[in-house]
Amino acid sequence: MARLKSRVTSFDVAKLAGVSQPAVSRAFTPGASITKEKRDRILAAAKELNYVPNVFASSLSSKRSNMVAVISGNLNNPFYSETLQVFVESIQRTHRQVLAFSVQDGRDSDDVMMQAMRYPIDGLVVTSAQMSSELVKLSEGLGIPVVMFNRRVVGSELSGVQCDNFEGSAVLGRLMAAAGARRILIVRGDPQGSTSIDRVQGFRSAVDKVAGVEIEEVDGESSYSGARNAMIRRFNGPGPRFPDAIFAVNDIMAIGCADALNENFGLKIPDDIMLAGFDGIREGQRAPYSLTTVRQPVERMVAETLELLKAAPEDLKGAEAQRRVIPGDLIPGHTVPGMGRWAR
Amino acid sequence: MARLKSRVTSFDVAKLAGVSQPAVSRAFTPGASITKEKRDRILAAAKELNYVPNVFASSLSSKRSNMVAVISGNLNNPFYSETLQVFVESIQRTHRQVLAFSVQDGRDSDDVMMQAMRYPIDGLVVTSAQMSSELVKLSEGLGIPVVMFNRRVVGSELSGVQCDNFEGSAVLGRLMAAAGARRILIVRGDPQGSTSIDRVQGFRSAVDKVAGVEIEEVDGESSYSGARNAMIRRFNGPGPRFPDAIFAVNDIMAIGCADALNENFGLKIPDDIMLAGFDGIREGQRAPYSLTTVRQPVERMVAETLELLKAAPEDLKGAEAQRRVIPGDLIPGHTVPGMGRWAR
DNA sequence: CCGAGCCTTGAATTCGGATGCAGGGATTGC
DNA sequence: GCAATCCCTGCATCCGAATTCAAGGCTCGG
Repeated sequence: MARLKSRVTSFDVAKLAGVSQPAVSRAFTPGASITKEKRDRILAAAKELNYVPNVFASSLSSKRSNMVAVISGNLNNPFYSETLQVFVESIQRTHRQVLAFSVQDGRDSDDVMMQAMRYPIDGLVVTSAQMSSELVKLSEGLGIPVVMFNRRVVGSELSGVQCDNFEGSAVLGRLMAAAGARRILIVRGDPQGSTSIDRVQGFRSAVDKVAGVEIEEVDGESSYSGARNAMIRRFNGPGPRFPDAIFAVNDIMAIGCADALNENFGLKIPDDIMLAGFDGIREGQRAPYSLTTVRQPVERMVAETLELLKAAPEDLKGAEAQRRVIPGDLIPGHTVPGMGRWAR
Repeated sequence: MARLKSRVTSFDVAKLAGVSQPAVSRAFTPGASITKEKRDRILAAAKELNYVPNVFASSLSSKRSNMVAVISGNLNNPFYSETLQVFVESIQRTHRQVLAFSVQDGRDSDDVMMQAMRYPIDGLVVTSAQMSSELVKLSEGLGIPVVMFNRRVVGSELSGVQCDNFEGSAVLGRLMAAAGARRILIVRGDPQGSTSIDRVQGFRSAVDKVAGVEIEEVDGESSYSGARNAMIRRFNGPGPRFPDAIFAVNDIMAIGCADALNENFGLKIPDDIMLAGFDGIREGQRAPYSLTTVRQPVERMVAETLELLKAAPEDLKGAEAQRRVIPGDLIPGHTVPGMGRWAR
């Protein structure tokens, strides 16, 4: 473990500038009462000594940290990296810092969250994983506001922002059914994750009503390669009845499916088989895929998340947890034929 | 600004457990001298009170922060998000935390770095942007080790880890020339960035020797859309002499080129025009592209970066800055014909 | 049975700024 | 011209845990 060299302190600056230590503190505090002349002198001295206020020390006494922890899923899923980018930009813009953590989808994450809570953070955003009720209690005890991002919240204590996964998937289901899909393969993500569950249910709710529809589910492990391999296993199988439509519960899996179908089985999308995803990642919109999907309005979701984080910690106990469900945007794409007409 | 609720402190725990505050501190310090019995009692009390040690306070007195700041480029470039993922995983594995920052390629980043330096971080990794000499001085003064990742370092003070951009690009240049490329279009990234500069120079150094080669450069703005638009402008232009090969200095731009060429101009790669990129991002390796490129060995580069960070801060002044240049791996792909034979 | 040595323990102090408070100077009002 | 007011300023203290140090309890050897 690195041991930090002792830094230049506000006392050093104070001595050089011929003032007291509190004066230095005030010089760096916008709006503090200090004359411009003295402030300038102090800032000059600070610059000369390469003085930088120590955030840890100031947080300690001011009880303000300006750090937000973001627990994110694997950044190799572009949805998470796009989301993290938006979080980092937004948080940076308000002069706060991001403490970043990553957990694998569905992996045990209590450990990571414990790490995060040791910091006097202004808030905790969880974009992946669930929180155990123990951790929820802990966060309350510490007065750290938590917002679940893109996760349905189980208990009643936590706030959350999510896309309307159920309805978005239902739209896709209707679309595919109307386009003639009858043997549909659903590619699941994390079987425990609420996102995958909701999307599967939403989709099924729409197509279940349609006569003659058969549904089959496989596990795509939430990843490109997982979905790709699932396709290879499925289409190499003996089954005479191959699906005529695939719904992958996220775009990165849909892309994995598309590549496998094209490359390994020479299937054309949407002529031989139709395909839809969910998320609206950039990659899926590009020319080779032009994926039919539902876009999660990430910018808006992030903005609302940060809004919820502002819930004053002292009110935490009493405050009702807030849930915001934001509708997704259907992106027609080209992977389901005859798009647009049947949506809704 | 959130004002943190006053937390349960080690004193509270001490009182409940009937011990002194230092005892609580010791109970949470592995290897501290305390009897197992007493430690257990303290941990039980801590759990009962939902006590979590305050990292800021402990960092302040121990002068150890266990935080590493990572300044990353725009995460919408998969190279940066893949890299950040590796950094986060590696750093988390050693029980340290990542303070994440993002800056746009080529954007002014001094401000962001100043933010980072206010934390008593164990180290600073810069994967994007340059550091002004002023900041270098500051980091030295603060005793914060800095490692430039994938950036050529200008002065002599900073350590850095980078891929051999020059030689990697030269390999690609030779390859393309040998495959018959004569009118080559280079798609630049950030014109100020050392990465782009080195790659362009490396590539030119290889093809300049070949008789009859013409080279043209355009700006791709380091992004998918920048490169895509550059293609559209170029190929919509009146020029009768269109290039027969394109070298994009990074993969995300190569992908942008590929999409534009295919979709907007119906050009087949590599039959009508050949294409190469640099970085080796996952996306480029997938079926629709199968991009010929040079892969940056990110895992290894990250490992070496973290190694360099360990350079004891107190030695910083005296220590020689270290440079590590790591060869990239040629990935043959399918976007340059007749691959493999001419490499090297 | 006594002293050397080791481990545990708590009191006091430290880390580096922020802040409550009271004193002093300058400004304003009458 | 004098008092009331306001604004700076520095002193003392606080934030919460880590660490130094000296004292006390124990073990072990002779």
